[in-house]
Amino acid sequence: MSGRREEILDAAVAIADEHGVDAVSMRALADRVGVTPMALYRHVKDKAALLDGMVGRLLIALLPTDPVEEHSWDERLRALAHAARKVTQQHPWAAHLLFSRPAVTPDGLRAVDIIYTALIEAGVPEPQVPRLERLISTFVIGFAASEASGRFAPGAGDPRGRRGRLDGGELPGHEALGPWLDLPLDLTTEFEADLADIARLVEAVARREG
Amino acid sequence: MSGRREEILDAAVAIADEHGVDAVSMRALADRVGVTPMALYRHVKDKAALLDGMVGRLLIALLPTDPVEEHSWDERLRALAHAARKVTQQHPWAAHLLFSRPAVTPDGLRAVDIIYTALIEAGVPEPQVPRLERLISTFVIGFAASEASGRFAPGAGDPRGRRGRLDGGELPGHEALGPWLDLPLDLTTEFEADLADIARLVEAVARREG
DNA sequence: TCGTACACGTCTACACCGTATACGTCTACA
DNA sequence: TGTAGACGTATACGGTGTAGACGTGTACGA
Repeated sequence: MSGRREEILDAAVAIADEHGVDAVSMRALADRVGVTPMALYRHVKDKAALLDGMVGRLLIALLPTDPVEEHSWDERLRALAHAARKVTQQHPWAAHLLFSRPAVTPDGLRAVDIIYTALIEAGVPEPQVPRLERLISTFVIGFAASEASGRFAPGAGDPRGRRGRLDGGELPGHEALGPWLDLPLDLTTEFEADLADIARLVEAVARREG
Repeated sequence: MSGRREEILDAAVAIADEHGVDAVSMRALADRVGVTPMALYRHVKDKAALLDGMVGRLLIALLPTDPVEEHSWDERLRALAHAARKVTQQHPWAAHLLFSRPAVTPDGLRAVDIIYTALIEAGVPEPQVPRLERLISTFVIGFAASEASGRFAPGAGDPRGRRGRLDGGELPGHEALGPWLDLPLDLTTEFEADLADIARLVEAVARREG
């Protein structure tokens, strides 16, 4: 009822945004809220629940603000996907938590429902809808998490460095692709292309027996 | 050179398998190896590097054992995907680490190369290959991580519970799907269906301008 | 008006964590 | 024989999450 819990969660989110999620300790959070560490336990079961709650606060941003009916199903899907990516860009620490904490909050459920209705409208046979929802959300969260945690980062996966280290015919694929691996990658347009491909995948499923 | 480091990493993996990754502390690991905690630092830079090394040990299992040439590109892709899922089923704690620790180890690179060559063979235009590699690996790792950390688990996302809690027209998608949401889900066949859809996606890209 | 719940916060304490620093010891090789 | 390096130990510091016992205010029914 009281907004005290939300106040605490938002303070925790602020700490994570400013100093990384590792800086969110019960002591640091208590300091920020102006209270003793143990006082936090009145509002949050334990540290794991605190992290859950923090993610929950972010899920609010996933939901569309304008009425849904005005857009086509693939526009709604794209909007949701971009909203998810935006959240993890603004709160990179949250990306991998999205995997462990399923969408059980009301806001999370509403996001899932957006995908369900979009897929139904696209003509996907109903038995296939839950599977495709999982496929799509898995990819979107995975992309966001990869981006946020540096799996795509040039520094980490730098192609130049990669091929330098080991290849003497050992990595024929890398060798064949040569220059294409050195291109700087624009993750926004890549994300767009991926979403377009997935939309086509949805249409193909709908066509198969729709 | 010495196998001491591998011995330590394997001990750490064993602890994680038995008691969860949180149980892998420098002290517990040292105990297991029969040594003082600080001795570990001769073989491992710090705890983060220890986790990296543990993941590295697991990546070995991703590579195919039998010669590659005998299988078609989509069979090779499927084999790799299944190997990845198997690893995270046997070592659930490792799933989300795959996102943060990019494939910079030799074994990781070889796995990426398998995808590259498969896509080239499928007829994907070369500029598109790296993008599709990321799309595929992102989905596969995402699926594995979701499964391993319970995002798909009935307990957490139980549809019955979900719909019970909030819907009064609030979740039209859930309502429309009704019974389909109550089906027990077989993640193995779902994974198969997903991979088949993605293979079709690859073929579509190859067809577009191949 | 009093009594009593109850929400909220504090204080103290414990067991555990990663790791910096300094010190031994054993082996190999010039 | 001396010396360098690999390997392990001992001690210590500052941090962590949280259990348990204890206060304090405010609201409400008798």
